[in-house]
Amino acid sequence: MRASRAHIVTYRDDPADAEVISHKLMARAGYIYKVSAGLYAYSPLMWRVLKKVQNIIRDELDDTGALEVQLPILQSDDLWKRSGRWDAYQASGTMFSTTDRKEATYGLAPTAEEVVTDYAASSVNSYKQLPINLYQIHTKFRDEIRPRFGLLRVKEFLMKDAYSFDVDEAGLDASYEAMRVAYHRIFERMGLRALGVDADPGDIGGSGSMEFMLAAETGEDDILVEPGTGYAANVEKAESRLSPSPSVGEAPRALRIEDTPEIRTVAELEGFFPEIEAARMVKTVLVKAVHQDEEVLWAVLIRGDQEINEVKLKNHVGGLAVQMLTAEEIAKHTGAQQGFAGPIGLNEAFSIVGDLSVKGMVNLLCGCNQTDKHALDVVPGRDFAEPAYADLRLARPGDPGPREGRPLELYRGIEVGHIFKLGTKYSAPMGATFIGENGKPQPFVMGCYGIGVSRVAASAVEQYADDKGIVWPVPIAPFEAIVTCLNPKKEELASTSERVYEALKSRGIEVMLDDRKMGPGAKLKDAELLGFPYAVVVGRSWETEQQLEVRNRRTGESETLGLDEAIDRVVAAIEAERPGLESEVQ
RNA sequence: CGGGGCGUAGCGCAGUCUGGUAGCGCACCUGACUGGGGGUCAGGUGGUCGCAGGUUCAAAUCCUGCCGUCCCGACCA
Repeated sequence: MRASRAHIVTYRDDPADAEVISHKLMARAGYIYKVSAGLYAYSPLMWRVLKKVQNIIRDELDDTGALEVQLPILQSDDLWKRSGRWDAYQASGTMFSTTDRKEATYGLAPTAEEVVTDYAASSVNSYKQLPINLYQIHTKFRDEIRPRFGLLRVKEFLMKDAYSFDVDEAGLDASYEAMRVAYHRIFERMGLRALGVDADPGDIGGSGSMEFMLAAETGEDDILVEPGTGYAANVEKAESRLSPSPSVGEAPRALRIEDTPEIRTVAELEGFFPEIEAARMVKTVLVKAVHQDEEVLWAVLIRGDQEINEVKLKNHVGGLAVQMLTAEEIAKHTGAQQGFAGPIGLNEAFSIVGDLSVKGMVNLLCGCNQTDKHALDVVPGRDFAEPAYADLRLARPGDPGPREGRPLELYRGIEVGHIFKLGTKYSAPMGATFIGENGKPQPFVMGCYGIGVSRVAASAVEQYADDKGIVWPVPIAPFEAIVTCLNPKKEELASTSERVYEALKSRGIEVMLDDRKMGPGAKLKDAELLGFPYAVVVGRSWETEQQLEVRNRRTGESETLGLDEAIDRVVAAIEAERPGLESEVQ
């Protein structure tokens, strides 16, 4: 490919709306063009990158026996109502929907569990056809609250989604494990550093899931890692050990109610009662679980020095969404102002759940639903009915880890893949069954497995870019090398560039020839901005001493070599890096 | 959904406060020179100033509404 014909358009300035490095560089280098918020056009070079990402995914999935299909994006609402997911996705607003001329309603697929389950139900009749894993690489749609960060969070994106169908849990475990291994191979082959972490399945549902994260400063997910133990989890899911409250095991004292004028928060209470530390207090958080046709009130008890994990809470109380009560609602339901709620004398409309951090506490301080008063030396089970307990606590960096108690470390990551054990969450309600060995119909035991193709490309930029521009790993670079002719007007340089270019092509290298009639500085800047892993520079050193310069974009190193040696060097380096960088990275 | 910023040429911006002929840099086109870090000179193309209404002799500029876009907020008992 000649650069003069490759539709290369680069800019000197960052776009005004870009925040993160991948967005700035991909826009400056002309890889992406924003059509409107959260919607991008991919340039020819960008599409080459995306095809390479796709092909690595295809290759590895095909190796596991998975089968590629193509499913409709436009999906009728009644299919989604059969799984029960229509209401959840409409409630959270994440699904685009539209109607046809007959007023029938359709959604634009954010994922395809319903469609693929429907297909499997009709085409798989016998256990003898199982297991099967169907995947596609296709456009997905999500009505993001705030599209941002270039390709990292958009309304329309490329995603690989795979769905496994097994006869039983053991089969699912095997399918899931095969995908887990394939995912690690996929990211390794792309030359990316990915970490598998325990995760919450979110709206997709199911019994277990693992996210694949690319470490990057701009990641939107917090990951907690217990060093040396192999424990890594999304903060939404992470667990930690907790030292017991100092009150555990004390002899109960008599309940008393004290005036605490205008003292509402734990911090204020610590100031007001200097002898009582936060670990002796209990916060009462009032929320409502929003269900389709009702709202359920919950009071959540947690130790004063701890915080609630909203994802764990939502999983516990159920419903489409969990919302904090407003000050008005608190006053209405508890009879007291905000800041004084507590389990004592609480309106019976509230269901009460306690975090495990509260279990065993005695002589604790909490609210008692009277404005400007708090209760002290409260004993659960004596002063209010002992609630059910659950793990609702947010694990924090520095907390002792769950495996060996080593302090948890915080990392930021970009979620590029997610695998789920769905079980029969979709197949059972949708009536998707096969005839088992016993001759009776039974629901598929399913798993699903996603990779954000366009997000992977942007994440790769995040992970490797430097102040000069993009640095593509060889396996997903749009071209593996560029031959830069610094002065195409000079016949000697032009013809030498052609020779190098043709030689590299014939050796199987994907190479671009920069034959553009621009100044040498601009060409060198462009090559760096665009991120080609290797550059062969043909310029003055060739004229004076028949030497070419070979540059490594990632290390910045350059070597001056004769023509044949330069070609051999580039070919050898690229062939060494094609399988991915993992041997060098970790 | 709430709060705030911004919409002027393909991109980045000034001009708006204080109304009076639409500007700068980059990019692009033509030519010449230049050719190892976005080079120089000369000439040129390109804008219903987001949209709609209003005030005025006169609106990019003032007023009203709408739209778009970006940022912040949605851990607190």
